[in-house]
Amino acid sequence: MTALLTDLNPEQLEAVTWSHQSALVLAGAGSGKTRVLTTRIAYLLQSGRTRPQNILAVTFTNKAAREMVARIGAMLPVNTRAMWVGTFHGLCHRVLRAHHEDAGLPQAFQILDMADQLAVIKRVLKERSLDEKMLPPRQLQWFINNAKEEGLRASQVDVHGGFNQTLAECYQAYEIVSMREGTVDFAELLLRCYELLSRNEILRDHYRSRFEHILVDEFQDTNRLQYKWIKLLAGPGSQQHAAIFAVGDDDQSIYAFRGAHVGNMRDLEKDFSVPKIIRLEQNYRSHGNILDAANALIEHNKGRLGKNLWTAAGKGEPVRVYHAATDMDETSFIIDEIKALHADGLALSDIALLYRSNAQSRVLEHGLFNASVSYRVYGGMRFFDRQEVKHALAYLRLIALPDDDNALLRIINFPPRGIGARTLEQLQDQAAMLGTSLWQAAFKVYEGGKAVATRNSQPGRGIAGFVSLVLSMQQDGEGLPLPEIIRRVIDQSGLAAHYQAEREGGERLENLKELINAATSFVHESEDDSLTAFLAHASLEGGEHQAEGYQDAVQLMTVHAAKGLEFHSVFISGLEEGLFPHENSRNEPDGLEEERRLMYVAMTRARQRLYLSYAESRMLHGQVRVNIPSRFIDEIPQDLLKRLRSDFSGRSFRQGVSGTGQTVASTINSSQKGRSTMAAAVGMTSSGLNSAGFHVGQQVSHAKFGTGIILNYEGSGTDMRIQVNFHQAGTKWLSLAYAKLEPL
DNA sequence: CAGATTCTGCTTTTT
DNA sequence: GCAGAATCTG
Repeated sequence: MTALLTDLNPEQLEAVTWSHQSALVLAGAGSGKTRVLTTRIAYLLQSGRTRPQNILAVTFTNKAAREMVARIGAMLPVNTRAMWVGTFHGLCHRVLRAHHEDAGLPQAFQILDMADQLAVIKRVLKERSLDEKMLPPRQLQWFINNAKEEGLRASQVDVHGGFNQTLAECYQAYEIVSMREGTVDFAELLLRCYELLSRNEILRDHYRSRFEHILVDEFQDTNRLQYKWIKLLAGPGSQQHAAIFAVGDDDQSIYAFRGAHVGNMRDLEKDFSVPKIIRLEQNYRSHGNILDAANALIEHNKGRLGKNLWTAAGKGEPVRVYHAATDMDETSFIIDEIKALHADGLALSDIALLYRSNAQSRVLEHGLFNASVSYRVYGGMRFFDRQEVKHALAYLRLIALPDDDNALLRIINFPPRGIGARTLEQLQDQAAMLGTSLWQAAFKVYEGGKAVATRNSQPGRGIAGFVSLVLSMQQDGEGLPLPEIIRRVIDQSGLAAHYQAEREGGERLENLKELINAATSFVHESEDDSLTAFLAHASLEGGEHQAEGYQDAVQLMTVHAAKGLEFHSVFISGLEEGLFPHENSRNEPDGLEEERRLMYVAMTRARQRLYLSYAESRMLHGQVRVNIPSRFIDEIPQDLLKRLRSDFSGRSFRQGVSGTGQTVASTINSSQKGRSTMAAAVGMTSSGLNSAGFHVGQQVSHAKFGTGIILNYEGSGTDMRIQVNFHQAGTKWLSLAYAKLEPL
């Protein structure tokens, strides 16, 4: 016991040994959050306060769940299998599988990922002949998921105004389709489970008496439905109620755009009568200057629960700020610094290159590639999202549940077997008339075809060919081990032959083989080795980017993807108004504050060295854009910063980079040559507006909108319009003839 | 019906 | 600048 608790600081110890009912732990970045969570569980078990089967621990990612189990297992010789540790979705799925009948679902119900869901939505819109221009499928998807995350069914959505009416009707239609096809989207997993438990008292009591302790990781990221779900399971105020142990950080809430509700922290305090918030403020990761800078930045947000990170380590190096002429200039600066750091013995994998949006990675990748610096980009296409893998999975889904129209539509004509738009339309009409799934309708065609040999009855082609293919797959697979089923499906479907014939098909074939391997390891590791279980695994846990063998490489990722990670040196690039903070955040309530939290998360990833950089002009969407530095740089106390700048303007502000010393500065100098041409190119762009007395990149002021910077122009003479990025009012197009603009 | 070509429109994302 | 969708041609 004592061994478990040594080395904890007083606040961590208080959290781990908390003896009141429920607890809310405000855990700052790098404050040992995961350690507290896992040690808490180990403490509860070792002291005999509870047993593994009475513990429920919820996370957001499978990775976090696995890590938690592994760490507890390393601390205690305990049966971790008896604990319920998983993601919200994984746990809800588990409940729904166990009680699918009570939940009104078929035994082999299938899970739709975001892409699958979008495909269903597009079908619903088409069926209702709604123009995709009038009602973008993504908007309807957003509407449905939002409603579900608020716990609302189509009939419960507050409808005011005609447009909402249409959306609600489509939501209703989508629900009917999902029911008929036996499919469940991500939000539905949660809502279904919530409804099941609130309606079914016996089940609810069963789970309530089972789980004595419910621990929640990343609590600031929970949405309203997830909170309601926790509350329902915990049952505060009821006879048997669980103790909640929630760990989170309101300053690191960066997922409001997908429904996360930070207000849940305050609600938890109230609903579970939490006597006080435990604050973990000692940071074990970063040096003082980095923390001071991050603290100062986040101070600009209102309504925080409040917290100030501190460290026992020294101040360390200043935060470096690089002012670049162009995105190319920014890139070469970053690469030079990386090379210097690496030359000084730092592993490339301990360097992170962060950006606000994925589009920014291209220039960086290009530069790194040309400089032969190995790098790894996070967040690309995931294995189970690959076209060929999805195709194979679609065949497998039809074996498990042929009524899944979505799966059927994906592969009814892939590889091509002569079923075109025309035939498909007829089939869809048929299905609509009979009120059945497409599979049922196709089966009728097949039966009819058997009786009367029809024209398009070449073996293996047409509807009949497709139906007999799926039927034989269903029959042949009976009783075979899962990897063998998959191997046969890839072969018999014609996918293997199709990709074999394709020039670029080699990699796809490899991925299909990899799918068989994935099934083989799944069968070894999972208790349930059924096809249905594997398909659920592919939807819920297949998203993880597998570690493609360790190699020393610079880590490239978005700021969102960097959450929870740490590196010796961190570069945050593209710190420009419009990019970071992103211009779209202006229209959203509290959008700017979320951007600031994002910046806070980015900064607190760095242990020893932090670089911030911005460029005066950058290529975006195939157009050169001129930007002003991000306000976030101004929000950091200037004495914590060390300003660096390239010599593009003829003035050299650089006096060499301190810290690791000479190498860095000299590398910069040698690579700066040849960049002045770039600066000249920008200058030429700027001359474009000279006839009107203004130029791109110039600071101007407007009576109503305040000050800003000229981004772009179009037209000429009296028709000339110019685009100005105003510091306060955002980006606007103004007619030069009417707008009274003053040069600054 | 299938492959080739033009057109459009762009945050962040795990489950 | 690039990917996915819509549209065109053999």
